[in-house]
Amino acid sequence: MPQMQKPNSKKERRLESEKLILDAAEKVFAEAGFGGATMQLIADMAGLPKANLHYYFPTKESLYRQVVQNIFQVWLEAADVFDKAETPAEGIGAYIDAKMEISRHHPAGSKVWASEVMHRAPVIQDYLETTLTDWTEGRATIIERWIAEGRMAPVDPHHLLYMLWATTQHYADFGHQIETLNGGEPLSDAQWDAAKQSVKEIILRGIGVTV
Amino acid sequence: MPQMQKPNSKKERRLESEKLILDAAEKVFAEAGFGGATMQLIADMAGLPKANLHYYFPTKESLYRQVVQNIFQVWLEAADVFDKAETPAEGIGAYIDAKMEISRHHPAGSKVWASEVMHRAPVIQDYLETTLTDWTEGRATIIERWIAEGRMAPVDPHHLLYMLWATTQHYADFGHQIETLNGGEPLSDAQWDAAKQSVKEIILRGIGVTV
DNA sequence: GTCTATACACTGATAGAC
DNA sequence: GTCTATCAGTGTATAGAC
Repeated sequence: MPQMQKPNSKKERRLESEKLILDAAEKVFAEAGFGGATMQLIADMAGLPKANLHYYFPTKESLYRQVVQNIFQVWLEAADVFDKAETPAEGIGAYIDAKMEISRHHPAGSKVWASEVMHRAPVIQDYLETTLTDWTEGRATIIERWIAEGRMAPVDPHHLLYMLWATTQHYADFGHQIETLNGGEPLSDAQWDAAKQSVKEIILRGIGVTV
Repeated sequence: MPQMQKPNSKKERRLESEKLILDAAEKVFAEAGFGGATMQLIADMAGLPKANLHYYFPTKESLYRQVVQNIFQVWLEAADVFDKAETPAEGIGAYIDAKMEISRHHPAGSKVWASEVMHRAPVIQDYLETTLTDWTEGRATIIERWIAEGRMAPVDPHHLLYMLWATTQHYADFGHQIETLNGGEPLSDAQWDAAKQSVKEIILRGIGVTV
């Protein structure tokens, strides 16, 4: 039964091609922005003819939308650590670690997200208003509980969350600037550890948590 | 002498038109990115025919370059407060205030800068390597002196600077997200004050400075 | 200096052979 | 499902009248 040596069903091949295209698209959208990206560039990077992209994703915008949604998913999953923790040191510390890991290993996604938000979220505004709003309020409640329990200083939960997002995502979105200021070299393993450590140290001490 | 009632010399008219174009360009580049911005959109926003833009700025890129350079200038001037201060509480506190003011009143500029850096600084890489590098090292030295004098906790100066940039610019670059999470309303005067206060409080406490 | 009209290149999207 | 060839629309930039 030669047709079973590799069970490449139609569905599997479709998912494979889609992933190839989505990975290439994420990189190109991150490097050039939505307007600067071209279907030709994405096709070249994926190693496919341009027409194939339109077979899997009818329009440039539909492809872009899928890229942004995938990033949002990764981003939300990193937030799980927040809920499982009992103390702010654990929860916020682990959240910083998780988000720094994403900034390091998934910088293109972070850039696409930043670009989308900077341009007033033309395609994911509904996500901001529903999923992100719900998530934010839920986490704000947890922070308020920690404050009420005397586990941390009474800071504004929203501004604390913005600071967590800003500092961690900065290492992805402004990675090129950081690399330039690092003598043109990407951060080494030790430097990434130092970055994580610095961010956690300043923020945790900043909210009155002993490190 | 009727021709002197308004001394609109050629040079003055040129500067006026240039400013009109540059202001419009900054907004459009911020909203749409370099690739998404069109000379037509900029011309419409400036209230001029498209050809006039090419009279003052030969290419789209030269116009963009000028916009980015202007932002960098504003950005550097805000940093003066850093040097005039004797203590970290003064210097860093005033720096945060200054940068938050820019984020509030000059958000388009911040977005253009962020976009330029995210796309690997195609037009201002030389600035990053010279002016920004020099500025950063100078400020890192000041921070190290403060640490040596026992005025603040021993944190990595570079990561502290990145945190200052990240947190303050976040209020401009991700202003739309913050507005959405604020029920769709822009931050009020009181909310901006609270934001400034929160950022200063957490960071200053985070570096071991009594507020 | 200012503006209209236009040249020329490129992009997203599709038709149609295989 | 995959690819080549092509179309219609849009963008930057310029020529040339005023």
